[in-house]
Amino acid sequence: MEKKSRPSPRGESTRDALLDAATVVFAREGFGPANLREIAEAAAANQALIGYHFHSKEGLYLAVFERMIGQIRLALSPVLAAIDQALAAPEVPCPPEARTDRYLQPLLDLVQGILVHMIYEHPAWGELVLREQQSPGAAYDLLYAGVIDRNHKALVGLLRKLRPQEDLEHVRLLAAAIASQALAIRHYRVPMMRLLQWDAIGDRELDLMKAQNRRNTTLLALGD
Amino acid sequence: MEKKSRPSPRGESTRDALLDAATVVFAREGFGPANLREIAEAAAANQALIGYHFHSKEGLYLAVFERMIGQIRLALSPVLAAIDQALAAPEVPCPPEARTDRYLQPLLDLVQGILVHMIYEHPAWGELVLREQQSPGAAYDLLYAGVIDRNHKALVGLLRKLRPQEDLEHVRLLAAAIASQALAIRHYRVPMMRLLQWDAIGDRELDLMKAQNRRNTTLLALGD
DNA sequence: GTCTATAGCCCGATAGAC
DNA sequence: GTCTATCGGGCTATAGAC
Repeated sequence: MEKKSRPSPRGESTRDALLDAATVVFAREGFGPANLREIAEAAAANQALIGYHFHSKEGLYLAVFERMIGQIRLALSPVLAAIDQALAAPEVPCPPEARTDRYLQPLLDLVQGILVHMIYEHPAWGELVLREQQSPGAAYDLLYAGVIDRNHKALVGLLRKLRPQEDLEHVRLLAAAIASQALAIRHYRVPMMRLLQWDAIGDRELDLMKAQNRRNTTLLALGD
Repeated sequence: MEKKSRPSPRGESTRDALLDAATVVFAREGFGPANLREIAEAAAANQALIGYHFHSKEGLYLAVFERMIGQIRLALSPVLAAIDQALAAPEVPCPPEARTDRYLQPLLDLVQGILVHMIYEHPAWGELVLREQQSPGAAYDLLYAGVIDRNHKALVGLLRKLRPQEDLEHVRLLAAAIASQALAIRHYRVPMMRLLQWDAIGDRELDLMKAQNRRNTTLLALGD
C-alpha cells in the first residue's frame, strides 16, 4: 500500500512504534481528545516525527486505519475464501438439513471469527471501529470498502441460501442483526459486565459469550 | 432533583435553552470536541452563562444527563410498572402458552419502547448513551443507576419466568443480548443503512426495523 | 442574571539545527 | 530521520461592569 523507495530500518520502526501507540490512544480517547504529545511519548519518539511521517494528526489517524484494515483482511481471508467457495459450488438439490450444514457452519465461523479475533484479541480495533461507526469520516469509507462490505456480502450470500424464500431486504436486515450481535460483545461490554457482575473478561467469560453468540446466531439465521 | 429557591423565569429558560443546545452538540461531537461557544450560540445565550449556571463544561454535561435520565424514566415508567405488576402477580400454574403470552408481551413492549422512544424519537439521547457507554465516566454511573439497571432487572425478571429451568448467568447473558439488539438500531445504523442502501430512516424503514426486532427478540427469548 | 473582555492553558504544526 | 524550540490558534474559565 505504501512501501516507498525502501525506507531505512530506523524510520520504519519509528513509524511502526508511532502507529502502535496511536492505535491505543485513538482507541481510548477518540480522534479529537487524543493528544499527539502523549502518542509520541508512548512510542518513545519525538512529537515532530508525527508531522514528518504522517503530515498531520488526521494523516496519522488514517494510517492507523489503513494498517488495521490490512491486518483484518489478512485475518479474515481464510474464512471469507471458504464462504466464497461454498457459495460458488454448484447448486445440488438437497434436503434442508444438508443445506443447513453447508451454509450455517461458514456463517458461524465468520461471526465467531469477528467476535474473537477482532473484538477480543484486538480490543483497540473494536474501539476504533465503533467510534468511527458512530461518527463516520474518511476512515470509515476505507473501513467499509476494505472489510465491512465484504463481510456483509458474505453474510447476505449465506443467508440467501439458508432462507431462499425470503426477499432480499429482509435478508439484509437479518444480516445486519447478526453482524451487530457479533459486535455487541464490545459495544455492550460495559453494561453487560455490570449486569453479570464480571470484573474482567477472561477465558471463562469469553467461552460463555461465544456459546451465547453461537446460539443466538443460529436462532436468528434459521428461525421462522 | 435541583429546584433551588425558585429561580426566576428568565434564568430557567436560559438554562433550558443551554441544556437543549448542549444535548444536541454533545451528542454530535462527544464531550471533548464539543465547543462551549457553539453551544451558547445555538442557545442564543452568552457563553459566560454556562459557567454561571453549570460551573464548568463537565457540569453542563452532567446536567444534560440528569435531565435526560429524568425524561427517560418518565417515558418508560408505564411499561416498567406493567412489568412489575406482571412479575408480582401470584404464580398460577399454567400451560406454557399462557406463560408466554403473559410475560413475552411486556418484554416486547419494553424493548420496542426503548427502540422507538429513546432511539428513534430522540436520536440525540441514543448518541449520548452510546458514547458514554463506550468510555464511561461519572455520567454513566448516573445513567446506569437511573435507567439501565431498572431495565436490566425487568428484562431478567421476565426472562426467568419464560425460561425457569435456565441458570441465572445464562438468563443475564440473554438479557444483555436482547437489550443490545434494541440499541443496534442506533449503533449499527451507519453500516446497516449502507447495506440496505437506505438514504434515511422514515416510517417505512422504522416499521421494517420494528418488525425485525420483534421477530428477533421473540426468537431469542423463546428459542431453545 | 447577563454581558464584555481577557487571562491562561493546551495543542497541532513547523522552522531549522544536526 | 531525528531533535529542540516555538509560533499561533482555539479553548475553557473567570473577573468585573451592568
